[in-house]
Amino acid sequence: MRLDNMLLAEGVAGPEKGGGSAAAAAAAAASGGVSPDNSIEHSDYRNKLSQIRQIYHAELEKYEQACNEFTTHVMNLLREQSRTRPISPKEIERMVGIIHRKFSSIQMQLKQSTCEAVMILRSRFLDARRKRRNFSKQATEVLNEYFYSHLSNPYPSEEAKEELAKKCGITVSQVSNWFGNKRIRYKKNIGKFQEEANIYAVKTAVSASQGGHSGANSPTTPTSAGSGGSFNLSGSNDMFMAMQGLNGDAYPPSQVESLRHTMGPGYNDSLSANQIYSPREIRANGGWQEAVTPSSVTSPTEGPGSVHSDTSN
DNA sequence: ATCTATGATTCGTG
DNA sequence: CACGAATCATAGAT
Repeated sequence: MRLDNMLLAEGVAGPEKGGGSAAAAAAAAASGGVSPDNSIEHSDYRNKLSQIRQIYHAELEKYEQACNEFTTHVMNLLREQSRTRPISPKEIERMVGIIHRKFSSIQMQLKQSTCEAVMILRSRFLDARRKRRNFSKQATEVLNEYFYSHLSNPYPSEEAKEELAKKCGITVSQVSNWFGNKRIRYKKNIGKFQEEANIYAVKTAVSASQGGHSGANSPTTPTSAGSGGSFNLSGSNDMFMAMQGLNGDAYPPSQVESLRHTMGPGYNDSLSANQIYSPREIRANGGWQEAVTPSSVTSPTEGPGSVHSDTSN
């Protein structure tokens, strides 16, 4: 009977269509704890679920039919026998009972295997590691924005994480994961993130200064177009970074002000930089990446990571 | 098919 | 328990 309930809850049993998916979603949310954002994944999930349901119902019907057929068959036999010997209604009843029990036990098996299938399906879906989805562009943008505008101390507080999570439509632990990954990967290969850093630095600078007019003269210098003007992306950036690495509170986004006008073509920023400052943001620290030797300084032309790379699989 | 990017997990540390 | 580091496993690009 547990199985029945379970199947019902999963939307496998019960009425054909309709509330099933809702029930499934509710069940998933309830048991999973982590509710994976509903959208593409869920539609896929529902797809498979309905497949299972279809099979289940087909089988169920088949069994029922078989059961009926068998019952009538036995009844006929009994009727025939009743000509030669007396057969009490009790006996008939008993026979029917036995048949039904047999078939219901078969049905039980069907239910069980269906349950299993659903469980497997669900675990596959809930195992985020298996079905990893990249965050949306917007989410990444928000996260990067925060990261680069707090480059000197990219450790969002719990509140900040919550806020970011809400903005990005992901969970807090996903935000934590993201920052963990970002920090270490940034540190490992600063050069690789230069462009990104510039872009986001510029963005935040712009949004920070949006109240005040910006310089009227902006020859629209695209960041990607080499010289640009203020500084280029290859050489001096590393310097810039080196400085940051060497002396912790070096260049927070403030310096970015100067390059505000290097803003490229339309990078419209939909969400203003509504930063949440963590209460324990210490800006006295010597930098979270203290021991980092900026690879670019030692060997500007060499491949940045040179020694080891992450991909050791 | 291989390579890279990236989100998640695991493990050790303080 | 949060973090860094290493690693796993998949998505997306080539």
